[in-house]
Amino acid sequence: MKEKDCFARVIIDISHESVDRMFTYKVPEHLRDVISVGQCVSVPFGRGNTRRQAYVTQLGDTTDIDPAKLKEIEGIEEGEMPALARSIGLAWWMKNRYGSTMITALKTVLPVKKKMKDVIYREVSLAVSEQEAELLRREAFLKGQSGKVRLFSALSQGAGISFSYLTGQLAVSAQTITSLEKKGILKIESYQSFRNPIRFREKEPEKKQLTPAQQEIVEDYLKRFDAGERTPALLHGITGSGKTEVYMEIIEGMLRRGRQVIVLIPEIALTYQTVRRFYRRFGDVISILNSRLSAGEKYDQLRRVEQGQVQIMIGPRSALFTPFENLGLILIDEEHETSYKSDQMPRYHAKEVAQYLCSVTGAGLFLGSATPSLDSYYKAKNKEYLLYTLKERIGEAHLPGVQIADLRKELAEGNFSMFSRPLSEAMADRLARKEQIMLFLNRRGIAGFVSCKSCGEVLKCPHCDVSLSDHKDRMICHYCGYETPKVKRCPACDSPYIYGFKAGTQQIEEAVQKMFPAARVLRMDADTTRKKEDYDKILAAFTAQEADILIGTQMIVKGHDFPMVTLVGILAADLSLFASDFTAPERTFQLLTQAVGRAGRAEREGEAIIQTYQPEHFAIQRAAQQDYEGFYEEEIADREMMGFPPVVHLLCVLMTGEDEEKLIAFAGWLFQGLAEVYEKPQRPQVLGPAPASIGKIKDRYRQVVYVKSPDMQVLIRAKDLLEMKVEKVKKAAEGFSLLFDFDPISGY
DNA sequence: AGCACGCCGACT
DNA sequence: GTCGGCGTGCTC
Repeated sequence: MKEKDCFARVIIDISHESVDRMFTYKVPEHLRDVISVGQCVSVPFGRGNTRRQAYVTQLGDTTDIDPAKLKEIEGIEEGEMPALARSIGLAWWMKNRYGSTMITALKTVLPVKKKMKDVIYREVSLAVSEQEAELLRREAFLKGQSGKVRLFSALSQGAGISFSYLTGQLAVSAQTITSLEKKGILKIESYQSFRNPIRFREKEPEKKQLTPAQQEIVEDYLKRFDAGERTPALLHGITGSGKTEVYMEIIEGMLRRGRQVIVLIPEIALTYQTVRRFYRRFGDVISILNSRLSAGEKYDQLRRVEQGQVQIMIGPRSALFTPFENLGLILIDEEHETSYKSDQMPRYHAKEVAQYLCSVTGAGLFLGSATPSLDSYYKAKNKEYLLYTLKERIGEAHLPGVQIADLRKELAEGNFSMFSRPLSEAMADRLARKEQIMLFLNRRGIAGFVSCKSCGEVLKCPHCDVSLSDHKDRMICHYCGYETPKVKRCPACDSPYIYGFKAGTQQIEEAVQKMFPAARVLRMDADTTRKKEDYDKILAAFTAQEADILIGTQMIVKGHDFPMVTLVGILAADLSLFASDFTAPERTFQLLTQAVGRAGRAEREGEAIIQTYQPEHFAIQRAAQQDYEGFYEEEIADREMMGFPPVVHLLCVLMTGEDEEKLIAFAGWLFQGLAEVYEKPQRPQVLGPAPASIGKIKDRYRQVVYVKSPDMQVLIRAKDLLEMKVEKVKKAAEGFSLLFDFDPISGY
């Protein structure tokens, strides 16, 4: 009798809407035992039956399609790691939630694709007694076989020696070793070894005594966890209040309960210092995942996870997709960071994906920040999240005193330098006292544009509607890469007074050197951190006090402890306020608070000086007072009044096309009647279409529409409706592209 | 996406 | 008369 039929539903690895659906294939007899959901397979596809890769999303013994039409799966892709079935569910959820194709959602969710060659560690040891080996050594010596002599001498200590050491350092030929093995004189043992990105010597467990406040949080959270409560928790702890200690204690609690933990941190904060701290506490059960790992290292980390060797995975948002069997907790540090939102399709937010994952795995979600995002704090206030607070710095450390330096006044009084007098005086003082200084340049939202000082003309990219930025002797467009030599005269009025607006870390470095020629200066920015180790090197050098002053952009404010830093100077604090989106005050406040918090992390008193042209702005005032609560109240009132997230939700739809008029017509048609689909009480507000703030990129015009509603579900449905509408008129929509972004964090 | 099928112009 | 242009349509 014939065996039961077996069918697989697969997603083909082609990122195109028209093939972004399930296809059914027959599973041949010989693959039935090895195939599994999440497995990557190869299938014949299309008229030409070209071989394509595909992912199995379902297996079953029935199908509603005529079996005669079905083709057979050709084979399993060797070495591909089958994903947990829940990853497929997660991909579906992401596809529907954020509007991407299934295959791109799958690819972000699935573990590293390519199998890398295993690294095999082989150890050679004697299979005979040491006396016999000694005889063999002498025999080899007499025969002039120097390789064997070195081999036996090395092995005479009795211990095993690695194969690669013998063939490498000792230059013994591999042949010699294998033939001796065949004769039964040597024995070779192979182990699979994993490329481990973490190499530390020390292993003494680091465990600090918690303060009563910290202890209380840990106990409360774990008690609630054991009682089955899964409300996400938000820990608001001021800079230096010891949030990491709380994290570690809770993580330890999870490990004791036999559950695994994912720790998300912003990529930029994933440094040697952070990892070492975790390693000291937890040892080999931690692993890291980041973009700097080689493909082989990544692959091996996931193998270690599979084999249960890893209990804690630390990494940026992509670490969410670690396929743990018994996930207990997802912890998101620096929860307010914008890097938790993906800037590629699908544009997911790690917090939302984490919440979904927690709901399917029964894990808990724990967020922490010194400056929580308005969104999280709003949820905490509305009892959607549990709120924990740490108000005191630990130990002897105190919050730094903060001074605001009014740059307008400085200018009026004839100070044209980059440094206000309070700042330069404080710098001189610290240098004399051999304490360290950090200078932070807020560069968010500016790119040194080139403008004419006579007529005000700003040079723009001919393909994109943005200003060109100044780069030595050339000007480049950051959106399309267009490059052109710098002009000598203004193309509009022929004035020679046309040049770039400069305010970079390099200029600051030069100014510092000029003012304090003896000071040792380190600079950290995109230029000085080209190579992957540069970042750690600079931080290590500064920690070791090999420099007096560290100059940098946002990179330097992310959670590093420098006990000898007693002065933080913030240059151009208000630059980020010029950004045109509604999150500008929030970003500015966060950046300033974090920067100020870098000072006085140990016993020594710290001081911070904020230089600004807008000293009265509430974001700057509140940051200077380190008053989160006050900032929150003011900002949330603004958001409420203006109707911005988190009070309402926004769906941004960006449409692009080559012909401006046709694009506008298309956009108008697409949104025609959208609001009316909904019943009155739910009806969303539709704003636009309007030209995007950058009206053209790479010769494609851009139009945006914002859909606003307090209910996220309304917006998700709007996205679905729009997708369906486009789908129906396929042909007419060709040439236009559509992008959805929920609660965007940057303007379009 | 990528490939086949199909219906119109300049070539041995 | 055929070779090949790429428009159109489908893929288990």
